[in-house]
Amino acid sequence: MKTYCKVAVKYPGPEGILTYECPTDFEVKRGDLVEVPLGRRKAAGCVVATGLGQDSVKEELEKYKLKPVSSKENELFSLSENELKLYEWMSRYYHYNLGMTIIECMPKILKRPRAVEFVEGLGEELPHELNPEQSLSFESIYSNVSGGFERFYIHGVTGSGKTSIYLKLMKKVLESGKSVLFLLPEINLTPQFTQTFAKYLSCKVFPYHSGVGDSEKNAIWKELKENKSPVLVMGVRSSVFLPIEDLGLVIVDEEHDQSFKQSDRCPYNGRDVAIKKAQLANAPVVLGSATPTVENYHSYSSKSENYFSLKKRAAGGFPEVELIDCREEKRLNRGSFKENELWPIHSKSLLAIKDKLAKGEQVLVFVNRLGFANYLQCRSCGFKFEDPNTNTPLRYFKGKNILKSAHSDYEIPTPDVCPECGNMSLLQQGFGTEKIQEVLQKHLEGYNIERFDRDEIKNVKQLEDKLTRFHNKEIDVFVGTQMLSKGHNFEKVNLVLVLGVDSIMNFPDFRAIEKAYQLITQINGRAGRYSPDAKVLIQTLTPGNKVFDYIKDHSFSEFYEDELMIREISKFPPFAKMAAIYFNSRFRSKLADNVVSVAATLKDVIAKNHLEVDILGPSPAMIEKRLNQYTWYIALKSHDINHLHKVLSFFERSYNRSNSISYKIDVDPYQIY
DNA sequence: AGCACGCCGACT
DNA sequence: GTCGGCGTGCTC
Repeated sequence: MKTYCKVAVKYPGPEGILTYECPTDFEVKRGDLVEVPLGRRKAAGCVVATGLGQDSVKEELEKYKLKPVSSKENELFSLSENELKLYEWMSRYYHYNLGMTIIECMPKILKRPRAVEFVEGLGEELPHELNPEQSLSFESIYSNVSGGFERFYIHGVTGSGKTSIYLKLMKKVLESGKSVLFLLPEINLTPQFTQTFAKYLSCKVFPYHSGVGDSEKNAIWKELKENKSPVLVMGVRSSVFLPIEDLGLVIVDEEHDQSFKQSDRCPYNGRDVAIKKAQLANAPVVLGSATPTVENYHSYSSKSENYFSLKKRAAGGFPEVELIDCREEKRLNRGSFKENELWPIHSKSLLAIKDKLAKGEQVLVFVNRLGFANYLQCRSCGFKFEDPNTNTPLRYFKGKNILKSAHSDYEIPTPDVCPECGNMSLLQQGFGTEKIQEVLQKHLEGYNIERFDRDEIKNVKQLEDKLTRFHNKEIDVFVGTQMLSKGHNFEKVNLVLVLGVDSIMNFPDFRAIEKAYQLITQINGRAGRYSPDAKVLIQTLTPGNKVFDYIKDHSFSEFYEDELMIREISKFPPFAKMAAIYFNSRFRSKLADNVVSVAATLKDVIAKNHLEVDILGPSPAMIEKRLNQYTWYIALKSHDINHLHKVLSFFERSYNRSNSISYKIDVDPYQIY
């Protein structure tokens, strides 16, 4: 008597689950990774149901000639019930085919494992007692730590010592014989954390990030499966897919960070998957940040017994925030062809920098962009240099003397004349780190000004080198991008200058103000932990914006209440769930027609059955064309998540897949392109 | 997504 | 004549 099984296969059907005959010469069970024949090739898959009788696969038997499963991977790599359930949840939630979700998200299994890199914890005594604020959070979470799934939030200002709480929690959980998963947004931050944690915890610590090779991942997997003592896995978003047995605690640090969201392939948010993982493992989860997402602030702060706010720095005070109104200088410069040679630095900013440097202190300058100028424009005919692939402006890099696209790898040497009219005079518009470095270098003779951005720092080693040189005072001023705002502590810095926040706040995105708030607050956190007269200077054309007041007064709950009010009125998250459907095609008009008709169908269905859902678009993506592919999108928004999912499911069922148009669904988009 | 089939233009 | 471009169709 033949039996049948269901296999989630790596192929892009909307369901992605196909029926196969159970093999005769080996057993398959739910969770096994297998290879199955699919058309004329073999495809990877995962068994999701087995032992089915003929009657339960009648339809499939009539329609297809069911083939048997070909082979099975080493049983060591089979998915546990909880792992499989996590993928099944992701597949439903993100509307992404189960087989693809599993095969794309699971660590790659290479045949030959390599020795595992882990750090053996030293298990030293924790250095100091927690202060009363920290203690309260710790005790409250700890008293619930063995009570199964529960969600906690530590909203602690930068420098409030969240890490000490994490550390003590982890220590206790590990001592009770359970393992811990610690997620953090970026690889940059792992070395420091790994060192600190390994010093005080007495277990194996596994760092896990993109720098870990596939064969090492294989070994880590094995180690986790075979090793029976508790471990700490600390890693980036993809570490939620590691098979950690006996999980007793999940921590997501810097919860607000956009790096938790994967944009390519299955667009999941590692933070939210981690919460689901904790729920399936029946373990508590702790989120932490100095600048929570508005969504999580809303959902956690209303449940006060699980929300802890640390308002004091463990040591030192806060820097004073001062706005520099640039409207006056802007007026003065207008109409004059000769640009102010200090532009875009305000004279007050320069004075402040000089003052600090004279005292032997160091200074940070934050700029939101790379390069020397955002684009070049012909002074005579107005021609702008663009990337032919994406029609976006090319950024000017003076040092390399090139024009480079931010959205493709297109780059050209900087031309001397305008290709349209032959005029020799090309105007530089906007500024980036390179420009700021040059202007400062001109005005700060004898001081060393270096950049701290993706252009200068391409790997962990370069990062560490730069930081070491800064800490050794070989560098006086750091001009950097977002990289500067993340996690590092600069002891001798008592002045931070922030440029370009206006363009972040003016970005057409409902999260623009939230992003600006998070960025400035994080930057503030880099300075003044060790001095009473630390300052943050913000150059802006809109000093009246309320977000600055909230930052100045450290009144974070007021910021969130205000922002929440706006979100409620305009029906954006957390008062609505969002999803975007992106459509891609090489043929623009075909794409537009198709998307317009899809939108009409969806509008119809919404009008009939799902009035709770709003539809936005269709419209071309912000970068409509890239690499000969056009993108249009439809966005959906609803206060009722079930209706949103129903509309998405309807779309998946009813959409006529045409060969020249592909689509991709993004649930909880961070940014709609 | 792969992979094969099949139909057109442009090469030795 | 055949190589290779990519449009089309199918996969338990």
